[in-house]
Amino acid sequence: MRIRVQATIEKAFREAVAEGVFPEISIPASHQVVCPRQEAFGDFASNLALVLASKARRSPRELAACLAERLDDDPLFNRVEVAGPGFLNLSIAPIWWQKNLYTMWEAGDSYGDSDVGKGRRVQVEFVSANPTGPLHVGHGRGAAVGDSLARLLKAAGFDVEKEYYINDVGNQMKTLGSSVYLRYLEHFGHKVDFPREYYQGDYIKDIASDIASREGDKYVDVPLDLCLTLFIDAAVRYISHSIHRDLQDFGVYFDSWFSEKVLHDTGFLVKTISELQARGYIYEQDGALWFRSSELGDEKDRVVRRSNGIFTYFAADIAYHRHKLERGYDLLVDIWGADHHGYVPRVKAAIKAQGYPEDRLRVLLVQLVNLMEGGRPAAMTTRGGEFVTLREVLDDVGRDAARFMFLTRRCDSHLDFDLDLVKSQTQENPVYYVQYAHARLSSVFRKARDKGISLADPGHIDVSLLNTPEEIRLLKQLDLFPCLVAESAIALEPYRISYYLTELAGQLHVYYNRHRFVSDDPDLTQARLFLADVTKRVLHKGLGLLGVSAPDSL
RNA sequence: GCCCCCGUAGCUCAGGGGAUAGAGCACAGGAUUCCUAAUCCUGGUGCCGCAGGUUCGAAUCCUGCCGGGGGCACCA
Repeated sequence: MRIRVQATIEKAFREAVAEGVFPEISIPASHQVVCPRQEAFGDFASNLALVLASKARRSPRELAACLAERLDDDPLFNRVEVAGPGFLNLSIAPIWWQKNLYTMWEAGDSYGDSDVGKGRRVQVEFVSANPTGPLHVGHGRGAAVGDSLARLLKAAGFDVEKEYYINDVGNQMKTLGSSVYLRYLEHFGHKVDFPREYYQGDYIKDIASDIASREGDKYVDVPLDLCLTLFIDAAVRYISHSIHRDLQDFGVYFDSWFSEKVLHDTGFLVKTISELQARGYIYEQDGALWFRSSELGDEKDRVVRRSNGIFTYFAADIAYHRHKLERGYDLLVDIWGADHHGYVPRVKAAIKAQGYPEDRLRVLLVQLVNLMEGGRPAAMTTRGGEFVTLREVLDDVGRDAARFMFLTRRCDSHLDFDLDLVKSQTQENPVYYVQYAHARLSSVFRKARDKGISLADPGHIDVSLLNTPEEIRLLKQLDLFPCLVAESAIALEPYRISYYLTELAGQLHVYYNRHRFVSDDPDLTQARLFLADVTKRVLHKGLGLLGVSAPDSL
């Protein structure tokens, strides 16, 4: 509707120019049609007169008055006013909102979908937690954001793939294997000195006793360097399995799992680095290989191969991103923890060095979750041993509440996740507010069916009966949905959906308390059930974009 | 020291050039013969961190400062 209003205003302006009423000036990009904060200002407000005033050398109010006169006759509007410094405030005639319901209904389950993505291929890479421990709450936030974003992009007409990058190479793997080995020795009664920098969590002991029960004590007398690989493999297998299970229970699925090890084993990493070297982006100094990232926007050059001959994690990342680029995506989205922000310029440098525009990659930094327990921050490091896992949160509050919670904030703001609050007051959680709205509407239809009433063919429904302020407000909110989905997708901001849904649910609750859907008036009942049907569908669709269920009863 | 994010109501946060800055929570009171009271209604709060600048207009953009968080390895 907003787009239609904007087009109508701009058409009126061009006509006025053609008739010589206004001097010949083009409409600036700063022309905006917005929904004003206050209802008294109408449904839409245009700043066209304000942004034209200086060029037209006329007062904004005078320009606005001229435009208002022309728009007044348009049947789309029932009120056009000049207000404040020169705003054009416009009220849509109710019939347009009401008739809109047919369009929404016809769109069915695809209402909200659009083709702004034009089928462009997008890859969203997220979670990508190292297989050295269970997923914690912070990973949960990344998982919720990434998965919801993928759903949004899909609805907006992008061709989306989700990928998980597994860092299964490097020192951390040695540390992991060694940690398990020591716990294995402990299992058989050996006294060991367990270093502080090793993985402290109890899951290490679980893996060790798992190996012990399967293989017995045959590795007790084998030196670590001879059996390290075995311990690493067992640990990675065990942990990966638990990560898969956690994500599955969280409702998050990936199209592909990409192993860093593959980049090393296939020689792709070496090939990538040597090609960069041939093109002058890599040089040798102090026995190490350096990437000239400082010439590509990073603050300094970065080591890709240490003087001991081992490639850095960053080298693998260069190769990984090249691999992604060569797979032909139009856009790469990486979702990282905000503690990796210093990494953005060097990865962008790697993108540029390989001849791609840097905006081919967009990095979403998800701020860490401040986990609160008993009014105190709770520790959350994998090595510290004391951390709250995603599993624990899932068991405590459930998938829906957890996902919604993670998506109620912009991802670059810190999120306080108060375990006590979430555990003890689950009914205060906003997710139930939205789900309840959906359940209430389901209940309305159950009740109607009990009375032998079913929704008639829309062609026989008189939508003009939907004329209370609450109904018009609902119709307006429903109208916003497709635009919101498209804009949130392009901005990569899934949290906007949760705000919208809370607002829509609120309007439904207000309406529900003031009016009855099912009444003695058959025509009115039909019209209201029609509204209920579309509202229910938008709630369902919106919750689906967040990966949250829409129950028929609570 | 340098870089990134944040600073808005008692708390958690929306709003990110536009008119009188909003919501939830918390607090107090009220609403159900009738579609689910996990709901609704009523009640009041703000130097929008500070100081400059940009302009018709700044919570919003720019600069500096203050405060909080995070990051600055030949670690991963």
